[in-house]
Amino acid sequence: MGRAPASSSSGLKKGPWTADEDVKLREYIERHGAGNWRTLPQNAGLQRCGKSCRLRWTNYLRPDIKRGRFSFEEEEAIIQLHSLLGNKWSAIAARLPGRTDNEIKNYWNTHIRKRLLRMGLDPVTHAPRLHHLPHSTSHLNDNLANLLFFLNQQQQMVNPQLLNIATTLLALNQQPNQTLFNDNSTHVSEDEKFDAYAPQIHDHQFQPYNSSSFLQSNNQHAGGFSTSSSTGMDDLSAHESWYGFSSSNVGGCSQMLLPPLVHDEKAAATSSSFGSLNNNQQQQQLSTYTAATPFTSYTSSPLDSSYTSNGFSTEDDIDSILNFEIPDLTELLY
DNA sequence: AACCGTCCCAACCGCTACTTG
DNA sequence: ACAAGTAGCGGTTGGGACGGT
Repeated sequence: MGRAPASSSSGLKKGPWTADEDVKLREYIERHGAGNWRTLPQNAGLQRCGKSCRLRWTNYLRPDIKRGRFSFEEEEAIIQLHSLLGNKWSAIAARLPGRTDNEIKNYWNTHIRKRLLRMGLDPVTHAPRLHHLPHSTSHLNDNLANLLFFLNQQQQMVNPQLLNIATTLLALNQQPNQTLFNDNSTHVSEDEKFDAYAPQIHDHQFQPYNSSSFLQSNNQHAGGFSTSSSTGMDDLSAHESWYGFSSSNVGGCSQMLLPPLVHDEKAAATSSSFGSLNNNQQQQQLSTYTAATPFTSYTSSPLDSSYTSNGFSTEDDIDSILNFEIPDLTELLY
C-alpha cells in the first residue's frame, strides 16, 4: 500500500514512511510541539520536506486519531455533512472527532459514493439519478419507472417525497438478491445495513404533502424565506413547492429534505460548482441546497430558526442543524 | 500457481488562503 | 497595498492487498 520509495531532486525522501521516521517525528513533536513545519524536518533529523511531515502527523501519527472501520453512525454523519458542505472534507472532519479529512475523503470515494450510486442517488447532489436508472425487466419495475416518469413530469405539483421514494424503490428493486428485511442477520455488513435501512426510513417519513405547515413554521422561527431577488433566493423561490412539506416528526424520524432533481440543470450546476464559490456565496447556496439522503433523519429540523433568508449566518448554524440522533438500527436489523 | 482486474488508502501535487514584513 | 513565505485543502496517483479465473 502507498507509494514506492522515491527521492526528490533536492535529496529529500518521498514515499511511504518507515517506522524509524515515524518515531523521530512523533518524539520531536511530543517534545517541541507541532508547527513550523519548514524547519521541523531538519531539527528532527528527517530527510523529508515539512509538508510531508505535516501530512504524516495530521493524517496518521496524531494521538487523537481514531483508526479502524467507520461506524454506521459515522457514515450517517458523513452523508449528512456532505449534503450540507459538499466536498469540504476538512470541515466534515472537524465535526467527526478522530477522523481526518483524508480518511473521510477516501472513505467517501471508496464506500459511500458507491452506495449512493447503488441506491440511485447522485453522490454530488444527493438527488435521485433518474437518468441513470437501468432499464427494468419486471412488471414491477416497469410500473415504477412509469410512475417515476409521470411524477417527474409533474414534479411541481406532486409531493416530492413520493418521487423520492419511488426512485429509491426502483433503484433498490433493480439490485439482484436485494433483501430488505434480512432474516439471516449473522453476517450483515455495514453496506447491507445501509441498504436495508433506507426503505425503513422512507416508510416512517412518508406523510401527506403540506406546504403550509412548512411556511408557517419558518415564518414563525425565521421570518420565512423572503422572495427577494438576491443571489440564491431565486432558486429557492423556484423550488418553494419543492421544499414545502411538513416538518413534523413521524415514528422518531423527523422530516427529511429533498434535493433538487438531477434534471434541474440549474441546481445541478449550482452544486457541482459549489467549491468555486466564495464563503458568502457558499453560505447562500447552502440555504438552497440542504439536501440530505433519503434515509437520514434529524431531531432538529434543518429548516428551523437557524435558517435565515440568506442561508446560514455562521458555521454554528450548520452545527446546530447537525445535532441529530441516529435511530437504533438493531431494532430494524435484528 | 500464475495471471488479471479491482479495491483501498497513504502520500503526493497543485492550488488557494492566510500570515507576515 | 503588495510580495513572499507558509499552511491548509481537495483532487489525484500508484502500488500493495485481495479475490476471481
